[in-house]
Amino acid sequence: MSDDLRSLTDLDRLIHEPARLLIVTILSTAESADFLFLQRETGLTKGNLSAHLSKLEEGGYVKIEKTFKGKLPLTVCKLTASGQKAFQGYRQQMQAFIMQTK
Amino acid sequence: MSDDLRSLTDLDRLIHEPARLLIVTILSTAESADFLFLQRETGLTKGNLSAHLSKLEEGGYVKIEKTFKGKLPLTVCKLTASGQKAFQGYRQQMQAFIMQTK
DNA sequence: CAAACTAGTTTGTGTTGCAAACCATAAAGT
DNA sequence: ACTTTATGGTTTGCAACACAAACTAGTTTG
Repeated sequence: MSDDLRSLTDLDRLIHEPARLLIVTILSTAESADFLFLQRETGLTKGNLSAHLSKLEEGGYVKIEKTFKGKLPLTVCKLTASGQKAFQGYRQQMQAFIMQTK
Repeated sequence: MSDDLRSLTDLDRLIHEPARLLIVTILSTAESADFLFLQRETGLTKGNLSAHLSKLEEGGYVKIEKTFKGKLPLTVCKLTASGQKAFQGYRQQMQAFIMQTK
């Protein structure tokens, strides 16, 4: 079997998880996004979104900055360089998979 | 945001799991494959392969037939119609994702 | 007949994804 | 003033999962 296919087993799980793939995809086009924006766009619960963002942050894929908008908390997220690279890598791996199957 | 992207969150987890995606991909081209062949091709441990095949069987994506080759057990697996359909659906969803991102 | 091999399955464990409950602050109602 | 209600999240509890190691049942080899 082709190595491209076998490489499926080492897909980056941090990105492969659908909820995070969605988050990262949005961030890849948005330059930066706040928590509530991400929640609306993804449809995730706050709890889930918070947990996934924390994982992405731990992995170094997302930078999270907590500030205030007026008097309310504001959490702003953006993809790091490493996050962008990981996303592109994932995308390419998936593209290879698509092209090798039928 | 586009519905195609948001639909990432309802990717079929049974197929999305990399080890199973690999198994299903192999089965989608192989008509039928025995346990040891799958193990060689996927590089999974026996335990893992066994567990993933059981899940695919429970989900109705794979039919498993246990027979003998001479005196040794022989486990033959094949994708069901439902499994093929699920695989195609997954592939199309991923293709849509690839095409919508950059 | 004992050791080693074959073809798997079951068990144990740490990790995860998810929703529900919670928390701190701020605005609104009475 | 003071008690709800809303805002913007985080923490907790739990079932499900992925994985490797241990086990099982039968077979061949020495």
